[in-house]
Amino acid sequence: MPELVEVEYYRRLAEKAALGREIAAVAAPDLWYLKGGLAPPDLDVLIGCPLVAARRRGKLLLLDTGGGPVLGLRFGMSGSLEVDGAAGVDGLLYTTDRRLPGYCRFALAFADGGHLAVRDPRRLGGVELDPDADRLGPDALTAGPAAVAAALAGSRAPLKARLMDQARLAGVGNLIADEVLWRAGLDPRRPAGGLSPAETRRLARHLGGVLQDLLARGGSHAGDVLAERRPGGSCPRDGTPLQRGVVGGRTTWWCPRHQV
DNA sequence: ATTGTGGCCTGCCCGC
DNA sequence: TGCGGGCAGGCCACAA
Repeated sequence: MPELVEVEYYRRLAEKAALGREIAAVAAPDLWYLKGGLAPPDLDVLIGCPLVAARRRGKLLLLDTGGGPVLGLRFGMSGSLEVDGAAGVDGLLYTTDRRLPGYCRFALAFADGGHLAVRDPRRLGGVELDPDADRLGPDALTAGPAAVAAALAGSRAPLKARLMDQARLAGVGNLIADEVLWRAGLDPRRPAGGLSPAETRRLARHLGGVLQDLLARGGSHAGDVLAERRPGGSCPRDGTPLQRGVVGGRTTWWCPRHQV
């Protein structure tokens, strides 16, 4: 599913293939997909505007237009971005590989004849104009130890829940959270504010390491622990059977031996 | 304010 | 063989 890593690939695709192109038409075949009170006629303001920048904050993709609003794209767990029919990511988890025309939830047609499209079988993503990106915390990819410490400070919520709180730290989803905590050797159920300074630094270091690794390896599905994230799976580090539970409302797998 | 829960949505997979 | 239920999770509304 798209977490920060996949959305970063989408951003790079848009940056490489869509910038400078003028929007000639907007297709919004799924009204459910329009968020923030957006209605199809509102999208007409995009027509005639070029795309001038592709930014990302957490899992939110922001496409700047010249003279028009910012186009905000969210991908839920099954959304993907395509430019001129080429997908930004292949092989998303928890969705289908089929690419039916009906999965197209939103599209820009460019004046040069090409197009940018959002495909989302499960319809959990959405499109917004001028989204309030400041509702999100600092981006996890560039968050240093101080930012991680600030995101956790004073909280009695489970560590994992706080890591995935997009208002505190933007971009970490369920799979990345499990991978980071596994590498850092931290129990996901621990109170977020209860980490020692050394543990917080370790967590921040592994957060950066995991994101860099996953970007290099091709996606959030490429974590070390992911292959064992299944019934009967065992810890890749010490062989202990992984424990499964629900933490922060999400299915969570962790090593009961070295994650303490 | 903080934290927890349930629902949205669809496709897949299991067991009957 | 078909069918129903459970599950996946990003995000939001709502409750305590």
